[in-house]
Amino acid sequence: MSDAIQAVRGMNDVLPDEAELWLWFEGVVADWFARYGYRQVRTPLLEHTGLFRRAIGAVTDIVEKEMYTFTDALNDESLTLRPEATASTVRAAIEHSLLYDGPKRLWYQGPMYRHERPQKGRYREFHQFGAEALGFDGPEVDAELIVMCAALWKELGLEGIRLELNTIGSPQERAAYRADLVRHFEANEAKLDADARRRLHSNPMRVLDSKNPAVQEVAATAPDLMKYLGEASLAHFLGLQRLLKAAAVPFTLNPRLVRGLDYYNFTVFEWISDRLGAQGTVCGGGRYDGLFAQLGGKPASGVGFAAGVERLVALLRDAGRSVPRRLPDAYLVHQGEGTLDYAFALGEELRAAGHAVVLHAGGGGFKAQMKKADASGARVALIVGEDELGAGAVTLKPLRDARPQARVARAGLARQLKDFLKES
RNA sequence: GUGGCCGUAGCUCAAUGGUAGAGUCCUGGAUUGUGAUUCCAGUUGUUGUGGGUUCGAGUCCCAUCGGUCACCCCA
Repeated sequence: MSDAIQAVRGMNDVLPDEAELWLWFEGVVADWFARYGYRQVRTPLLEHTGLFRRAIGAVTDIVEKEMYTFTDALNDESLTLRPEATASTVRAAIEHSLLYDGPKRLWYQGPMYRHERPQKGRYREFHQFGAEALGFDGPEVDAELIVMCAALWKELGLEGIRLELNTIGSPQERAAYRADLVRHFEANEAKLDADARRRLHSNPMRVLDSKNPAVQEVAATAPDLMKYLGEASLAHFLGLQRLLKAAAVPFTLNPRLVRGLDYYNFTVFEWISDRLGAQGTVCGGGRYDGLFAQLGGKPASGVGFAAGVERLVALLRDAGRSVPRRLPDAYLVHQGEGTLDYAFALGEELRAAGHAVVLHAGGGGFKAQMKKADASGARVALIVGEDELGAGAVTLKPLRDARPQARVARAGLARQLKDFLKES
């Protein structure tokens, strides 16, 4: 064991028992997206480093210290494993002119990479699914994205996920606000911690959501962004709130909610569970109307969210959610000269007829094979010995009920098995 | 990246500085080709890894790797 290679830190293996839950979860998500008219895009895990620097922002934590960036030794290109998928989605939309005939609703799913210190709900390779509504200006898509999340939590049977909502205005409104905000923090600089001081000039709005009580005290008396919003921004925000109320989706306004990625404007929101410890944000998103232009495309608006699969799956498991495993219909036991070939062909016939059949492999006596048949969870054991081989038949032994075993002719076995399974 | 706690069989866990164990699982058996129950027998291991202290280390010390919790960050 000492020289066995381990998985890379912060990267997890999803083993069969848990993978079944993931598979079920992914099916629910795909179906849910389809019901809202979202279509899937699949973009590469690897992108040019510049994409994320331009989209997320060069002074954000993600870009500064969390990206898996390396130089491709074969051609000297700087490449990065995607830390999130909005940048890639917008890049693809620009590259393939996806909006040429109007706005688009898109979704994605897959692994993301951030080099952080692992802890529960935070891994270096983690999975997100997310939606991007591209080219829609009005608050109705903002509302749609939020309401559909609420519907998903309900469908998954998850409770206690609350919604926090804010607007961070347009870039112009934010610039005016930011100037006053910096003035306010500078006046109280003595009460700020080192982290807040560092951000004061690089990313002052992030100081607002500090967890440090002393910093929070200063943040509490900070200027109110709402007062800097113009008519259009306010109308958008109020329109969103009206639609959420109409849909009976409760929310809390959190004026200190900001996002860690630079491309957001107007609407920002987070879905938070208090059952996951410090990593409670299960889904986060917002509007990013400037991103297309920032990435060199024709200006277009965008709204989206990303949700963390590991965190949602953890909530599902905590809620005791398990999915029924598909067990084999039959386990093929074979012993004796020539029975393997017979059983092997029989298995293929039954699978072609739609049955789930496991052929015993790996040797072992008759008793051992019957034990495996039981452990497999199969409903019946199909026994092929030299007797059956000679008679062109198979013995069908029920494993889950008291019906007697019976010898049946090979021809028509698939139909008989089907009838047998139906009756129990 | 910073700090606290933890690391023993595939899994769940025992073992005062003095011979590493239990349950479960797995394998074989209880008369010829019949499972899940019961009974009997057997294998579980470089105590995460590498050093150190000691007559002697799973136990104490250091380093390292991994996990976990908080900070930070975010989904």
